[in-house]
Amino acid sequence: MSDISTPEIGAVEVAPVCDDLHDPEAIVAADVLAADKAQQMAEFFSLLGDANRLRILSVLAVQEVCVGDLAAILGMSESAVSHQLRSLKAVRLVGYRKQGRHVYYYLDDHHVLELYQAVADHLDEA
Amino acid sequence: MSDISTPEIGAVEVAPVCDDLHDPEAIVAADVLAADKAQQMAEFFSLLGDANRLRILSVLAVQEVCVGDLAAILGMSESAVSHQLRSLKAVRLVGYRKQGRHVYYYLDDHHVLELYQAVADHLDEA
DNA sequence: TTGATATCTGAACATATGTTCAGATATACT
DNA sequence: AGTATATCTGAACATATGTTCAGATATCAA
Repeated sequence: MSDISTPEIGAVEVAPVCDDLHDPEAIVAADVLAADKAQQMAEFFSLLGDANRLRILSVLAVQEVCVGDLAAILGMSESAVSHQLRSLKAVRLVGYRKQGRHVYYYLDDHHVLELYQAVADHLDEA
Repeated sequence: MSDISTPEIGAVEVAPVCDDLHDPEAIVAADVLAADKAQQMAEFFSLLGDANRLRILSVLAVQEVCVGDLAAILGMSESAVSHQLRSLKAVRLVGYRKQGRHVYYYLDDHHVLELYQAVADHLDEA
């Protein structure tokens, strides 16, 4: 994690290992996902990388539900649900609406349903 | 994690908290993502939930590359790259081809590029 | 065969993650 | 006011994860 500032150039000069067998890495290096963008994307994917969060989203995809009901439906503790909702809220995947002592959460980014469905289908194929 | 066998029914009977305010959870419960399917999907998303793995995929999306070159391009140790490639290989996201002492890895599941691009675009919007 | 190169492997380590628990906050009801 | 309900919060805990390190394996070259 020391000198990734210009990984493309550095990498090519330091280790031209397979140059005689294949195209120089320079061609590939230009297209390497930038470290910071990679980190952002990874954090997003990681958010979908938990079974309980996915199940929460699957419920909210149908209709808005309050915390207690979510916990009951999913068989999770209310605290665990609350913690996960906070993560989902932080990246605007869900939103909430207060009504009395209840807090109703809803799916705020329907874009994720495409990813959700794509992976669901993908796993059904194989 | 004790009685999730029939979470839909159980949940509804145990905690009919918001019934007077909203539709019974039964409506939603029928659509809840099954725990095992959720776990499968979560494991898949988790695989994309690491910056270095995403960067590896971004390179292999362009052309096949051997382990040492990947390490050089990404500024990772060869061991770390090898470990990650094993994970990616386990779910058939990448494949490999041996040539002499080199092992060339290639993207085996071009389906993921759609997810990759979708999230990349999604982050650019916001 | 000997030595160098390329990759893999598993244990050890540090960090990240998700849940539980106890308690805080906020709202509703009487 | 006091009590119950609904949700949130942060510390503690156990587990998962990714990297490093040392060494094993395999192939090539001399």
